[in-house]
Amino acid sequence: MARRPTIKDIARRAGVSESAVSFALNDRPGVSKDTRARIRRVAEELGWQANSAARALSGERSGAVGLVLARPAHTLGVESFFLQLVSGIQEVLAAARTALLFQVVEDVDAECAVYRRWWAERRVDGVLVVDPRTGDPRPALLAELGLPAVTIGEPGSPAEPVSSPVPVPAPATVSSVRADDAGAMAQVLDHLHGLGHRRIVHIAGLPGLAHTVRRIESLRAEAERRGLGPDHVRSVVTDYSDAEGAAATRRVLAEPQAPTALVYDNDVMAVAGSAVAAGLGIPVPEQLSIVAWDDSALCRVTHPRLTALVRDTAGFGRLAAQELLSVLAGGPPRVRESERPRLEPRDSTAPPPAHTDA
Amino acid sequence: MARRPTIKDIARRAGVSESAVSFALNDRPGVSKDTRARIRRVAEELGWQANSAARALSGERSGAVGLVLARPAHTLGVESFFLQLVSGIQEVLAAARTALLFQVVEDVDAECAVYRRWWAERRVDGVLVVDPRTGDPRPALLAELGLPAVTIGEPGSPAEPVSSPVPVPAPATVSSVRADDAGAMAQVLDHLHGLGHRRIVHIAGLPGLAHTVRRIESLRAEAERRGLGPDHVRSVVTDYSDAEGAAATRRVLAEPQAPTALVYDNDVMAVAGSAVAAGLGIPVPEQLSIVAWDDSALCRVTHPRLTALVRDTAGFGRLAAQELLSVLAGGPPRVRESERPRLEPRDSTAPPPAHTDA
DNA sequence: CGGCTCTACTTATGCGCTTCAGTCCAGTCC
DNA sequence: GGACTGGACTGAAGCGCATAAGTAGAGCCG
Repeated sequence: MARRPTIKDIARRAGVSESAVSFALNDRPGVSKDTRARIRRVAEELGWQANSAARALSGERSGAVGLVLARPAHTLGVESFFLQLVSGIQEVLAAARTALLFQVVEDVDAECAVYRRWWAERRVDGVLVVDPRTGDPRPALLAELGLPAVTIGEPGSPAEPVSSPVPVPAPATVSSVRADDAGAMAQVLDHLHGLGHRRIVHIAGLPGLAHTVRRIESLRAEAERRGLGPDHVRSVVTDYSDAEGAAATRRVLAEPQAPTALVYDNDVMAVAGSAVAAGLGIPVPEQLSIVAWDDSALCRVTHPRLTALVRDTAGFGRLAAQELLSVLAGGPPRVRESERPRLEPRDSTAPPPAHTDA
Repeated sequence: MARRPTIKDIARRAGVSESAVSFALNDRPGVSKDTRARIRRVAEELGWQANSAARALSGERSGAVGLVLARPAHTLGVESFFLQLVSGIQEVLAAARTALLFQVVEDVDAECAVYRRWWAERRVDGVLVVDPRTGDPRPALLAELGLPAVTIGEPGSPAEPVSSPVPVPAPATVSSVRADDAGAMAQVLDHLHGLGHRRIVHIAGLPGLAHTVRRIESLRAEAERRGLGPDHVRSVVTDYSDAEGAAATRRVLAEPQAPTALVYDNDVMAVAGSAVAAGLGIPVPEQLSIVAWDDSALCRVTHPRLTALVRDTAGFGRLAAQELLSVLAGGPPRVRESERPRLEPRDSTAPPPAHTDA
């Protein structure tokens, strides 16, 4: 239970004033090269680390950023996306000696409350915002608070509901890193259409999330480019859970003109859907092709292994953290694009059965 | 970008001194009831929140606790245990207005470095330690630093390698919450033995983790109580990944006296194992029974649905957080027991094939 | 009524750091 | 050689809060 050394201790041992120590340790001018080196050495010997509270109090940054995850408890877990993302984020933050405050809450209102509190308590220098939504109140709040932020995923339209056919880009008050959902969807459709599929259903995630809307949009556009209307290609929304994924699968497979291919917005639903098909005696991929958006161990352990859209989720996190650090360093808000996802064909996709009409 | 109010602002508006405000807002004696109420009201109006840095600096707690997860990046994800745990932890911490610092690192050495840094920087008041290990250096380090801690899961033997047949309980320098691994294992064995299984293999997790050792021990003891020796019932260790789970499954199923039941230490391996069996044409549960330790959506989406050991993971997290808060409040270190897990029989367990010998 | 205690405050100090305003001294220039 | 400059450093103030020490006034007692 040793006492933590302070700059006063260093100053005494190095025979200089406290301010000289502060200058030396913060790479500020005002100390000679020799003195700086000596002070550094003493600090090293003493194992000194700046007291984060004192640093934060004297106007400096707090050296921490925040991340809040707004999800009802029962939908937590399973999905691998999140921990991978955080792991990437940490890699970058740790290198910059920045801590991550993490909080799980039930909904977006609670999330906003957390931002307010963090801001008032001066706990964080900035935040990473996940799961951008349509009509998202968070960017406006963060702008109002002046809390630097990076949204992970491109924000949807801000205040008003989407109405104009031309999507209005959100004002760039906050930075964001975006995934190329359109390009990814094009890849998926290339694959399935190339195999001969014409009736495709996209089992999407939560309709409130911006990327869900974007994927649905992209699917429609890509389908149209290939002459496929909403009677052939469409999306249905779910809450991302295995239960709703299974239910949606059961529903669309029971329709008279059942699809020959299903695209799931996450790995859990894809696995659940594949189990439903197995239960109904529909062989995959002979009668039904399945694509999972986001790869994970899950897609590889099921039988058959699922064709999946692989993205470098940790890399996405790294990019977001870098961008936040850049904003904290005074950089301008901007939109950065992550690497394009790659479709990994496995055993769950094949040409549709021959008798299917086009 | 409003300025954050300070107690000085409150003092001015309430017509009292700053210390009166401090007394009033911290439930300290020294202000009359009326004044206290007035100060409170003003603080409310101004939306005041204590600046966490200032509070931490003046000797008070920092109002944050830490949690570090030491896992190589590629084993992250999928498993639902962790996020559930954190979600439970948060519930309790949020109510106590305590923030959670979260960090992911590669190994235990890095984890120790994080503790040292957090301590030196005075960033956290205490920490939650996950994945207790055999020969764990962390409790000793935390005791040395005087950093209050709660281990999630009972710590294994501390410094020396396990050698004495009588397990020496770790010195209670830190609190811990424990899961009843022995009781759970007894339940699993009751179930399988009751169905008639005599050859059982436990596909365990990382051998370095204390609970892995404890589960292996319990299995052996429970088997012996039923007259089953190591030729009938045994454990093999893995790294928890789907890959090693699958490999271990393939290996034990290829043996001349193949087991009729497999118990997996997590859900991912159980699903992977179940896929291996399917691939080998071994019907589950007719030829092979499978039990997963820890339930999740995974166990319910596969076909057949997996019999699993259900625990209230979020509850476990809540308990740990409560215990940490109690230690921070000056409570004595102690060991608290979480609720006994419950075995949920599903479709993956059944009596072994008739021709099997006993 | 002087001295005591108790309540309800105020004043002052300090936590560890950053930073602004000086101080001191060597060097430079006309 | 006096005025000026700039580098190296010191002193002191202040961030927002907690708290020990001090004070003023009311109440009580012998």
